[in-house]
Amino acid sequence: MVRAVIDPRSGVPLYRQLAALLRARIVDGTWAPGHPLPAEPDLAAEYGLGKDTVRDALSELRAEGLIETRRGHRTRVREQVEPQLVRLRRGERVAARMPSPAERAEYDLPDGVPMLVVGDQVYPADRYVLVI
Amino acid sequence: MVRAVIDPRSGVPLYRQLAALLRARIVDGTWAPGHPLPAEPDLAAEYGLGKDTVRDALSELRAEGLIETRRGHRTRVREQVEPQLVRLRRGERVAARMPSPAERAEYDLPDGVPMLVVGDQVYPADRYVLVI
DNA sequence: GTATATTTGTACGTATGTATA
DNA sequence: TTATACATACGTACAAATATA
Repeated sequence: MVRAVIDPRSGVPLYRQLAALLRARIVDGTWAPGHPLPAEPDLAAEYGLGKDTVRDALSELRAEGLIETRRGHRTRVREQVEPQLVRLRRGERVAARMPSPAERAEYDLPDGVPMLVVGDQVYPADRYVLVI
Repeated sequence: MVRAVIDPRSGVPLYRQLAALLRARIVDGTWAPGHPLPAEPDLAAEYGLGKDTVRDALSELRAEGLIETRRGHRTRVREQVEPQLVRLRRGERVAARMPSPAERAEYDLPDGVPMLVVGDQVYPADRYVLVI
């Protein structure tokens, strides 16, 4: 019996169904950080989907910060780095937002990485944690 | 003399050039929060671009948290809400990351809104600021 | 209240470019 | 050099949600 992992009649967009399948393998550890995902044409062939549908699924995972895609490279599960601690002082306020293009270039940030904002200072959230 | 705002020979992807044009109008206040952007077909016609190129540009601005798109509605500059203050306690650590699909559904979050993480607690960054 | 038009979303296709292996 | 992989950019068609006449 073939298990239909992607169901066109479910009402859920195909790219979201594919994203859910891939996300599950990342969050449950089947694909550890650094592990390569199947190439886009392979995913399209395996699930009988068009190229754009596969790319939409990967785009969603990239925006969630789960994967990293680079031209010429295989798509991989994003690696985690040991966060650097930054001590906060009394009265300071902490916000978070997505980086501007200038900040993304300055810190070489992939998609899906927010910035921690403390006053005038900004810290890429993939490498900093604030402590009181 | 016509000023060529989008230059196919510049080497910069067309969708990024369009995103930069639209972003400039948002960050300089020409288009205030809540202001509608031109409809996608209008942007395509105005700049002589294909539909996908326009959508790629809007997707980038959406991921930055600058705009909000909804089917059937006009795309608009994202509204800001007065942030609610949450007081931190000594020893607590603050991180930020993108929300999971479950968190996005729970808080009805648009694209481009990170989560502030304090221990087991999570706070949508578009409506919370942490204070020491 | 219904029908129509508008608007964004989904899904497919093709071709070519750029970076890397 | 050649092949592989992701990126950009064009096209089409239809679906779904909303706004308008």
